[in-house]
Amino acid sequence: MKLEKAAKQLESLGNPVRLQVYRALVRAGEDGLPVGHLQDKIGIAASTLSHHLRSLINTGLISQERQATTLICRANFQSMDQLVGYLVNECCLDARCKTDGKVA
Amino acid sequence: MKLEKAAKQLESLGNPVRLQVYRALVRAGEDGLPVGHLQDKIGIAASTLSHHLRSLINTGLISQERQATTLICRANFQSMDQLVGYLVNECCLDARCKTDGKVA
DNA sequence: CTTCTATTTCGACTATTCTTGAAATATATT
DNA sequence: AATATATTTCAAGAATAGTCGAAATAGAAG
Repeated sequence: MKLEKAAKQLESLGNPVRLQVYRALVRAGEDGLPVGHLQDKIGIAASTLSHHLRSLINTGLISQERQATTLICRANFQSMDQLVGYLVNECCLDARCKTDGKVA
Repeated sequence: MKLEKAAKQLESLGNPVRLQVYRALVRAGEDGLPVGHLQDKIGIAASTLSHHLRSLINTGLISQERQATTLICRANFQSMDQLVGYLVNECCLDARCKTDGKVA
């Protein structure tokens, strides 16, 4: 993963609203959650949420699928894997990073 | 780790300059690097670098120690561990999220 | 084809971040 | 004390992000 891409994804996760959204989606697993459900949960204007969702979509961290009038959001687990991989491998490569094991 | 703190650290890492700085410091290991060396490496105004360093310091990702007129910067490996831990545990990295009701 | 629900886009505003040169501070050396 | 080096703080402008309500769009159902 390139540094620029990692930075964009980190920036995207680095907002409390978006991190909350992302966490809810990761925890929801493969089923995902409808936008409306996220809005109820977080309690912000629909347009604001939509704006944050676009940020997460643009960086590839989540995706949306339409089911009738409802948009289902899902975390993209692969991109999270790659991001954590970047932090652990690319950044901790030469150092004694005690995060157990996962060096690819 | 609280969500707010994780978000602040992610935001701090989510800027290309700061991620570059952080990566350089992690790779430099326990010895760290002087501010001036980082400036040469990255090529921005000293005041700009100082501003970014403060962000990384404020979020606990790096620290500084004075050696005569020089300030040595070091990555705080423990805080990186905690942050990756948050992403992995709290947000459930390895998919197959065990949705054990702790959603909030 | 009208209406209903769900969500996005638009427009406008405020707040925050990024950037830099100049001035200030800290420490060492003469 | 005067000078030199390393770095920060200050001040100010430009750029970007966050917020919201209103209007627009997409699809389903009457």
